[in-house]
Amino acid sequence: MPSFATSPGTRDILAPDSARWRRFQQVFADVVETAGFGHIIPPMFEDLGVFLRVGESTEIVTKEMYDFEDKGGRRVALRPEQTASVCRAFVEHRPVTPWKVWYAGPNFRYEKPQQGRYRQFDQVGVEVLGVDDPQLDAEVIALGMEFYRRLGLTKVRLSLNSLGDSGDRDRYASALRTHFSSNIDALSAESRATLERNPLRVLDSKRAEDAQLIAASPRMADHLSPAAEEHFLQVQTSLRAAGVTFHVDDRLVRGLDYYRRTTFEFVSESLTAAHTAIGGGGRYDGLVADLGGPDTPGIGFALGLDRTLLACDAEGVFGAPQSRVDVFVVDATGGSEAGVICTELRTVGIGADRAYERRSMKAQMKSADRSGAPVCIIVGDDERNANTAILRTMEGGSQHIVQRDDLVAQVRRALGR
RNA sequence: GUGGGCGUAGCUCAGUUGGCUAGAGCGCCAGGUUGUGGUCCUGGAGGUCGCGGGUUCGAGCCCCGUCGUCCACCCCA
Repeated sequence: MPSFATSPGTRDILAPDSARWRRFQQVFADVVETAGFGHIIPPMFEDLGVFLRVGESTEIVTKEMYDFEDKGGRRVALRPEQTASVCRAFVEHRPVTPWKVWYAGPNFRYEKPQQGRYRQFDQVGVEVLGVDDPQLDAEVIALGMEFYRRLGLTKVRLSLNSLGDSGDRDRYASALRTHFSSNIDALSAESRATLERNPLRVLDSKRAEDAQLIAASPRMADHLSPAAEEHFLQVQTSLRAAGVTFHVDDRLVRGLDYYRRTTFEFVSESLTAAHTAIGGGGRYDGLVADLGGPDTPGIGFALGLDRTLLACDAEGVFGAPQSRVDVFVVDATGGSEAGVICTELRTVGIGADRAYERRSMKAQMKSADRSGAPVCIIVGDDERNANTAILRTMEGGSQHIVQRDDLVAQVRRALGR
């Protein structure tokens, strides 16, 4: 029994999965940097106040924050998401707008772990600050869809909605409160609790007993100001122009309090578990101001790495790449030859590995086989004395003797380089 | 935070109504093959049966607690 294991909701990502993660982030970086986004690496913990702006009605803030007092008496928290950090960075550095950034990294929420939900979970995302153009909304959304396409995912649906500006949102919230309150008996106990915190989120209830009341509830579309409605329509127009298919879901309410106007969610149709939302985002026009900056519009999205990979598994795409060395060196003379040869090969960029502890040739050959190297080099006393080496092609098992001086060149040839 | 399933070898799992020294497959190590992997054969190492208590002549099995894990709810990515 090991004395220690990972804490609940955390885990080690081992090879080859770790290589898959790395590639995932690399593909994302390629997509968004091509679109002019710069990389930002915010700290993993910040002043607690930064994250309180995410929303006092959300459990992310009220119950799930990893917050603590540091040795200097500062109240800090591990970031539960990165949008607030990006906005704080914007206020701190005042970059020229539009400020387009992307990020990748872990976030922390104290939740009960389950499928696709961890206490430390990775997201990739983008944020754009300082632009109020609906064409940008469409471009950001299209970027997300393009990323999924690059992964090979085909069954990702885009849900779109507008929550209106903050006045609209507040009026809609009170209309919902009135609606649900006057039919409180028909509402599930859980949804009654949700109603207290945030009426919008009642629309998210998946409980069957709530379905009827939700269907009869007021529509967001009826509460949009003319300006917000115009913005929403232009977003849709731009999306169509970009060839992005979507469907308007006016029951789509996002979890965080700061969302205004455009909201969207990427839903995998290949996932059957509860967590079909593999990414989401929207506008958060008041957030920068909330953090003490100038009135600045913002929009962005975050994609869950685990869930997206789950969707990849379900669609059978973007598998874990197998990593292997090019050459495995078998040394029957004691091991020092293997050391020299490996160094020679690695110096010129050829991946090489070897065995240790003077293991038998048979054991070394097994290791060579396991390493996946297409080529192996064998050196015994005879070869060493004759200044030669054996070059063996693992698949098929043909081999021939080469001059020691010519070894690297011969390996290159065998590898087809 | 609520509810349910499951914790036996590195991994996947058997283990009967409680009853010999707790098993299999895969993996690992060694030998068969005194210089050669993948197939095959033989052997070996590896377990405080998650942990703590209880019931019993006797507990992997039953009871209580606890921790972990998985799933669902909640919440959300």
